[in-house]
Amino acid sequence: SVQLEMKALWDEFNQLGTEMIVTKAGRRMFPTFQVKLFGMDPMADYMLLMDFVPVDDKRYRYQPRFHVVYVDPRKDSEKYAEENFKTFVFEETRFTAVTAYQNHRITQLKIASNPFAKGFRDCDPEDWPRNHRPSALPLMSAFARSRNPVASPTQP
Amino acid sequence: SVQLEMKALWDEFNQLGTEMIVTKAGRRMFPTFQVKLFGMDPMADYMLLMDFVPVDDKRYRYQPRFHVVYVDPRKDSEKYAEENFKTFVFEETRFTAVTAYQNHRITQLKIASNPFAKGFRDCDPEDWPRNHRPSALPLMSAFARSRNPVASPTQP
DNA sequence: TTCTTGTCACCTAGGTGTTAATAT
DNA sequence: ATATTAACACCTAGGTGACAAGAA
Repeated sequence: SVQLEMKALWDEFNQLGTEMIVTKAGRRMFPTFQVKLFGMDPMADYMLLMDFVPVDDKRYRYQPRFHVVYVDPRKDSEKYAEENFKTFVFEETRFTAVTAYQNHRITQLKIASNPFAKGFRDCDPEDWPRNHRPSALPLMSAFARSRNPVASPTQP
Repeated sequence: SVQLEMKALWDEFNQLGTEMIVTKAGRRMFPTFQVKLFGMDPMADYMLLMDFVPVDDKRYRYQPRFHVVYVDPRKDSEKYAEENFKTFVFEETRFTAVTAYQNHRITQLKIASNPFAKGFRDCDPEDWPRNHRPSALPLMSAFARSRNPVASPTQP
């Protein structure tokens, strides 16, 4: 099973209609798509893949997907291709690709929650986070820094 | 075969007796140990390892080593362990581990050649590099940025 | 109009030697 | 004495949205 990190933040963006800036040179997503995996075989090899599929027939509305492929050691592994992978879709991570923000509330939420946009905040440092759990952002930073994140138990 | 990157800079440090600062939290080396590999089998798997061995019976004088291990697909690969790896030692990369620099000329060469120490340079920007090939440092930066450096022919 | 691009000030994040304080 | 540590100013490197200019 796979658990989405920063789900509360993704939910908050998704309620407003998440937008992601796209540029010619490429640009990071925010929030970042990060997950924890559970129930892996410590002795097995896996391949982790991501892709983006259209949400509907409108343009520029990509749904991220996450794929876990078990590397089957058997010689006739091609036969089991269909059962050796699992796809996970978190609908709260869907977004519209834009070259400039369309919804001002999205802009404000990005500024409020992305540390790199701190320069555009106008509230007192103490005021923030308002509707966020205080530990959310430090946790995210720690997660981004750690190369081997420690899996903690999923909360029900 | 393996070719040491920034060999000219390593040589310059080695002539003075290279020193590397060690700290409790860990600290980067400078120059950085970077190599290009030649003659690999594109279809094979390899494991790349580094270790540090004492240069002599004096303390704190580590010689870096670089190991290339061919991942033998045969089931009895243990039998061929001795012939499936190659060790490369570049003597110009040996150094003394210190908690504070002992040789002031080493300090000055670090300041002159490490971009992160630019704040301690006292010469005109135009004066530098003095005894360095002009292209050396930009090349190093580009090398550090590139995740798949393009192998260029070894010059004799 | 509408969409896209490039530049900018303002940040985060972290790699330098210096220096003064503290161990040993 | 000598060796080590911690705080610091000064950098590199690069991720933000704002804004003005340009393209479609």
